Amino acid sequence: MTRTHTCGALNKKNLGQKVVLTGWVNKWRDLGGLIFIDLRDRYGKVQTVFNPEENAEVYEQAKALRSEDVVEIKGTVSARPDTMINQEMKTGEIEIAASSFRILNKAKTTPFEILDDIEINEELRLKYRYLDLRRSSLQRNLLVRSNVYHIIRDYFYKNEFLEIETPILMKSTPEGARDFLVPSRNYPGRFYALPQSPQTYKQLLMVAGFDRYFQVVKCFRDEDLRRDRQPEFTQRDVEMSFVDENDIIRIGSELVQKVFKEVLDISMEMPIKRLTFKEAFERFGSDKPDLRFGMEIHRLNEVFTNSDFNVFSSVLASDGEIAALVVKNGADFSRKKIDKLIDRAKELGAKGLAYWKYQQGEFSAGISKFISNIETEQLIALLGLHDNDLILSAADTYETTFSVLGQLRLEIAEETGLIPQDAFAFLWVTDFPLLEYSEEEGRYMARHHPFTSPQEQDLELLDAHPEKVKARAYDLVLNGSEIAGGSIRIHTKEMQEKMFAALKIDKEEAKQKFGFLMEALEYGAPPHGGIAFGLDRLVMLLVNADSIRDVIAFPKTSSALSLMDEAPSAVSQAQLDELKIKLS
RNA sequence: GGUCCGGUAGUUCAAUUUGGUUAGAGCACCUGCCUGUCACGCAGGAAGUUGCGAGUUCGAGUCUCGUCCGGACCGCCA
Repeated sequence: MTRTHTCGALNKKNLGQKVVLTGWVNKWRDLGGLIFIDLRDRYGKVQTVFNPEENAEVYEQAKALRSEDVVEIKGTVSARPDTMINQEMKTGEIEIAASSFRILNKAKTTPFEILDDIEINEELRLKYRYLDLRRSSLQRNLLVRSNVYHIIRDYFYKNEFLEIETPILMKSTPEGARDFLVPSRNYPGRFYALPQSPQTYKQLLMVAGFDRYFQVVKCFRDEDLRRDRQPEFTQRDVEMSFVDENDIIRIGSELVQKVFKEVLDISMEMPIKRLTFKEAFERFGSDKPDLRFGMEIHRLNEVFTNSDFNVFSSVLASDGEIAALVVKNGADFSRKKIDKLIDRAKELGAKGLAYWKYQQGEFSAGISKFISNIETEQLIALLGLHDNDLILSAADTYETTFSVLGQLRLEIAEETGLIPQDAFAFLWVTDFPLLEYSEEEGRYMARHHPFTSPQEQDLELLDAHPEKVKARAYDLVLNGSEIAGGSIRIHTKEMQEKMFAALKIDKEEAKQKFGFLMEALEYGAPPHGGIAFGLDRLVMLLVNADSIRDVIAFPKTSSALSLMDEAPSAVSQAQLDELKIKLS
């Protein structure tokens, strides 16, 4: 059973050749006196013909062929009559005149047709994932994904990086996301954790002197799912010694440049644009702004210093922020639509959303009656207003004002078709805050992770104003998605101790959780830093998929189930006994 | 943990607004006819626990409650 060609490989150059093909029956057309079978494999499709005048017996047998049967067909490559050429097919100039065939495996009627451009319930697609994966869009997605792996490995090997695997069973470190735990049979009551990232290991590899490391690695976070979030996901992880931010940013930029050139033949503009976190947040309300469109946020504190509008004046009195978005031609929005925006703003944490319209040179509707003439003039100039604009304004804490407007900016742009679908807008965001205060925990938490180095000039602020300390951290953003993030790490024990102190992790706890890393830093740890790419998200953007599930062969549902194999599942009492686990 | 949308032949949908006869249609499937189709065509047929469980009602696919599943979002995701 050896095929001589794949289904997409044949063309006019093969005329007259005797070939053996294998594949799936994609489609069968029985014309009564003539049967056409489209044979499919992952390389393409080709039409085969069964003609009773050539071989009556084989023709009779071919009547039994049905969709998705796996067959081996022997025949001769022949030219189609001129009028029968199918321009839509790569192999449309030829067909295989079948002389014999074997059914290698008969297929039941599939739960859905293996066709492109048909809508199927995702529940069913996931249950029969192996059938869904036969469809060309998913085939293409996984092909692109494989190409990306190839490009990445090629790039790093050429640049003298070592690919080194790190453990999947590691120590649980409760900082950060919830860990997936794995019970230890040898030590009842103790658990391994699956890595949220190989962070500590790659730092130890730097201490070991492997000054350029990379890995394509699975990471696990036991948090709720989203369209672009799965509990297990793939990172392309990198770490380098004796580097600064710009070295990592250069490597990261070159890599995406190469990927986009080779996969999509898109030449990126270099260098990639950069924004500081503060700028990104105050102009776009996000630490990962989508720069495919404008509609920037404008700070309005100065305009409303003497506002008659109570909400504005009280927000300013309590050191809050007033800012606004301008929706072009938004004055047409219905009351209902505006109410929906207000509700959405509230859902996102704002107390409300003020609005007014600019029409025929003046403000109307919403809170326009509270806006003075002087304010009106300033607003027209500052916001660059045009006739029929809608102004949406939030007044709240710094954090809430910008983040709410940032989210509305995205949703309105999406809804009004403002986002060019074929554009790719890259951006490095730098100078992140090192820490952020957690109300829940009652302490500062590392925004990136606790091994991120603070910026030198901010060190003196660490005790008195920890929130003002900036980190040597950077994210790569593409079309509003964070596709990579990294930092220069702390490489001395003293600095790491200061960091833990700022996080209110006492010495005993630090030693217990990260003692091995602290100790390693004492034995000649080089300055180092790195970055990790979210590979699933990157591929998702490359193939313009709606969901991360479309670029993962076997994904989980939004409730973290695998519908095909029904994981997670119950286990036997014997298995539990062996692990000394009792279910409550 | 929360909010919202959805679940009806194998499948994609309709019937839900206003509870009322036998729950319909396209594709797929099965049978027959058909020698140039490629979304083949024509004729016929089979196909339903309306996710599941309660409740209201003379009567529930339709209304109510619970529950399961899918999806989006909020929280969460160092």
